[in-house]
Amino acid sequence: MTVRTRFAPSPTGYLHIGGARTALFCWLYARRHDGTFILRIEDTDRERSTPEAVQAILDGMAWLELTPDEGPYYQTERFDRYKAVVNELLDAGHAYHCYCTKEELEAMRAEQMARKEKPRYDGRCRTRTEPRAGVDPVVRFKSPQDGQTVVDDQVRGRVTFNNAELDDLIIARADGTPTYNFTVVIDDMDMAITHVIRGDDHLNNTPRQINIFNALGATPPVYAHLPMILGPDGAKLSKRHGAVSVMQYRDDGFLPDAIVNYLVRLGWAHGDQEIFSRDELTQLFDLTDVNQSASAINPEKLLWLNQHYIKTMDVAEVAAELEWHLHRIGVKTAGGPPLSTLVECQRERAKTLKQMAESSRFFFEEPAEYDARAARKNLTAEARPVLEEVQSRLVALPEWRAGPIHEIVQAVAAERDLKLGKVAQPIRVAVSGGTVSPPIDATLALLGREATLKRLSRAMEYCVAEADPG
RNA sequence: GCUCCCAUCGUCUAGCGGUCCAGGACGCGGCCCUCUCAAGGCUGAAACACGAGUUCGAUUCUCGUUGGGAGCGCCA
Repeated sequence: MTVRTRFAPSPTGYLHIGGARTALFCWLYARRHDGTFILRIEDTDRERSTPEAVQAILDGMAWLELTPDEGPYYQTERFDRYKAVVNELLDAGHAYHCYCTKEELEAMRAEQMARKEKPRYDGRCRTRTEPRAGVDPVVRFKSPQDGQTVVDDQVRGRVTFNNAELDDLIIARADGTPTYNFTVVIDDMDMAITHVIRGDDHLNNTPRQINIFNALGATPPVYAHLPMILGPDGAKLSKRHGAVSVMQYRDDGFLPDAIVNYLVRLGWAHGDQEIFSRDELTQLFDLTDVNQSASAINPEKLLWLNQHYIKTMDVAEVAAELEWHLHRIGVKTAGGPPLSTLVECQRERAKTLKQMAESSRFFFEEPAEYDARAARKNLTAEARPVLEEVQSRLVALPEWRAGPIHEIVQAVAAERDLKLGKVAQPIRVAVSGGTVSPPIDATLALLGREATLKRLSRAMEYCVAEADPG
């Protein structure tokens, strides 16, 4: 039997980090077993589902390269099928019409709470034979009242529920539309899902779903419930700290491979290994290695992983990403240094592509002004003759390459009995506007002779102005 | 309130009765390297929630306590 997994989000918002992790595990499990990964959009709640949210989910999955093999299927396109099964259940006596009003149900719950009982429907309409005037009935599933239902969960182990805890859930609303716990079962059955991998929050729904499978004479799939992902502070994920769209991570300069690698290590481990390629993951991933406790997001570790991928990925690929980010912050890359060379210089000093783009801006645009502290410290009267000397030698340099440039900087320092920093830092501030850049020889080589000489001149003028203000 | 789940360094985790005075990673401290910032190398501090069992022996098994979380909708 071939493995079939599904990711079944409801399109009420963007794809957040928790959903992405669920999708990733479903995808990995399918890949690992040469199975099929299915995307199903659970949009039965027409009030809250939006086409924008569907698109956001599709975009997020595409960015992370979690491509479904089938789907997306939409539950709203399957209403006829659900209706037919509701009728089957009704005919077979596994479901019944319930004429209780919302007020009635509320009162029932309130009473039960007052008695410190678990609120649940008491089944009073099971025996009702006559319709009640003026009330559109819902359809309830006749849940077994005694015995136990066992969920043999792949990550949780055997979890046993007393059927007495389960009440008769509504499977079709008064307007005839089906509800979640019912549509999930029909879809998982029709789509021949073999493994349901989903968030922990569904564990309590599982026995109900199994009972519906049983009533339908179908075999339930294997279940695996994943632990929750918490915010960095250990509290539930919320918009304030991390329940952001995965697309936000792209905008912030993260690489999809870094996100995937980070996410897979939340709740899953393979010995001491931290870095996994996608190929490795599809070879190694297994449900038995998924752990059972919730885990908090650690932004520092994500940053570290992101930098790791920036440092080790193919230069051309990183360059393409960098270009996207440069354009995004308004930098025109035409006429600037080659992006791949730039990446080689910058990749060890950027945790995100966004940072890299920002710290690379000066290669494309002359800095509007110097960083005040950097200029005060480095563009001094003493620095002026040094810059002058460097410039005159650079003008005469036959080959504009890092090696010869390095020799000049070193020679000037040696001749004037200065530490290298006393020469390199003023140059750095002159060309970059600040105190941080790749090694000075590489920086100048990349920047080009024309821009370098121009910026050195400007800096020398600045030195004079500062030395003799007014 | 009821039902279910969870519990190793600050965080992510390894550990599947002796190999553990508990290993790795991020972060943090120190040292080295160094033209800046990084990267890199070396190194340090840092955890088995608590209490009973079971056992010759528990981080590992059982029960309880405490602490977290989820569910209990005509939401999904």
